[in-house]
Amino acid sequence: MSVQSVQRALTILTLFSHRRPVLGISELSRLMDLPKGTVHGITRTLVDQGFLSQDEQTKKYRLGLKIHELGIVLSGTLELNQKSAGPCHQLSRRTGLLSRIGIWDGGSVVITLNTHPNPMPVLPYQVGPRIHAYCSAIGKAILAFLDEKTIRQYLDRTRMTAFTPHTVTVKKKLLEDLKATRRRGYAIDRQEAVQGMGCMGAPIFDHQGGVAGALSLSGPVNQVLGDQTEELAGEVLSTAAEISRLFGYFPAIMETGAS
Amino acid sequence: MSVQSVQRALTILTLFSHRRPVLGISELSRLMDLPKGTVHGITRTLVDQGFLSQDEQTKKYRLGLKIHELGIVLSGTLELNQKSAGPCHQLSRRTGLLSRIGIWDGGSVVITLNTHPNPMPVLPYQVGPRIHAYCSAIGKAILAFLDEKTIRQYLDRTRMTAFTPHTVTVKKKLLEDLKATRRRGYAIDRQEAVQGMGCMGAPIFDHQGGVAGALSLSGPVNQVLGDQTEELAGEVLSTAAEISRLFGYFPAIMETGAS
DNA sequence: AATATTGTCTGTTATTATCGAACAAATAAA
DNA sequence: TTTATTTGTTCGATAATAACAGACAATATT
Repeated sequence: MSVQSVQRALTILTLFSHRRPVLGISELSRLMDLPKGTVHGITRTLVDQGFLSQDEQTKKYRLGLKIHELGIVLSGTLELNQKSAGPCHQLSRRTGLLSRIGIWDGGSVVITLNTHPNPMPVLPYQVGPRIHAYCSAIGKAILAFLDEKTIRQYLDRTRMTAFTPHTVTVKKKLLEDLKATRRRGYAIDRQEAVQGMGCMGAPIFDHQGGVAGALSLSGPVNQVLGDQTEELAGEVLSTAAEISRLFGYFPAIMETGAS
Repeated sequence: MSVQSVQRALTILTLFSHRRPVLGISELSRLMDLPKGTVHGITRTLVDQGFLSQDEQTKKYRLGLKIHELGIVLSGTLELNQKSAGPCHQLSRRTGLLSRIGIWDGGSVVITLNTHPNPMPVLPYQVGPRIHAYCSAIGKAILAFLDEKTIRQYLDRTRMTAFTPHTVTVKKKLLEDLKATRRRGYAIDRQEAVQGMGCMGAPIFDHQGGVAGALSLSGPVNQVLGDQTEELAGEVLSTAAEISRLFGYFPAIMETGAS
């Protein structure tokens, strides 16, 4: 079935995180529950190919530049990113707010693109790659338009913890929120993830009408969800629709004549 | 020594490029010169762990989001990026030009950060991750301050091809350029990589005085290398020095008294 | 100075991944 | 449509391969 050593190698890579950027052999062998010799062989191969780099002095390991390269290849070839780049930028320029694109992947959201209204000293992605679906506009915008089975699965498997006093942690309330999201066409995040930050997010559909991802606009709460909420919502919705159109999605108008 | 299957798995990953974002099993087995069964086992493992994703319809493979995640972990934890982000941004805002940070890695340069003066519809990295050292300001800025042995190795192993009429393809001329770079403290790229684009780059040193990377400023030739060249050079040099200082590098003033 | 922990290496064993052929499904050609 | 080719996938036998444990020196800690 699955190749053991490769599996182990990949697991080793995923042990490196923002919180734990450098790891030594002993630490790895402890985490993996494998003999040092075994881990060393794999690690060596990863270093040889540039997926890990080893500090010459401390002998410890960190992620290698090859990963950086591949990451760029990926984000550059992501269809969603390619189609969203232009519209997303214009949106953030018109509104003066931060706009982002996220994609659904196995129970959470991965941010794949963000554009800044003002020049900022930013690393490619600011907030971190993976965010929770239940407390983000992007997440809720996607979730709301997934099939019911997937939503149920998500609710069953997710433990909702609060990040701010405003975070919704009750499943029933989330379901209501999703319903409201479907009704109005876009999702709202009222300081649910970050204190003081408000977001609105709209889904992006592919040519089959499936959810390809979502677009969000975020900034200070009073600025995003204040007087001009409706204007902004319109902007977000039309931009998302514009991107959906690039995917070949043209919502068919079913209602004809009557009423 | 090296674990074969892991090596193969990593090679498979690197076969995916901007030019070839999707690959099938047969294609892979041809490229790897391995039986389909073998490749399939490895590919499956890569998919299971999220390093590849498989299109449900075409059954073909592309890079998975796990790689995106790891790429972000890496660039976020790169010491050079962390230290450069602020100064780099301010530089690009003051000058209105694009500024980038690059790092030396096995004979070429990897761009790890770039900041835009104006909001632009950009993917995280615009120019592509790896660039040649001999025809870029960043590359020459780094190269010039590496030890002689490494420079010689680089020259021996590199075939210099021309990208524009201005590209230097003669090794002797490159050596002279590096000498001039050392003398003036920064490197110049006069449309050597891209027609119409000019760059200047200055090295960044770590606490031991080794080259940690380089900073570059680029834009239209006449704008970068025109009247205000000297001003800009000063900006670039002082910004690079500022970052070096964050690394704990304080160039000691050796000349005392006499002459 | 003494102890503990680190990363690395070696050879032997049997686990493990490779191989090649056969499979059905999908695509391309006739 | 039918034929032919290509696709991704499965399977089981063989032998090559990677795992293992212990020993090593070097570094870090006490």
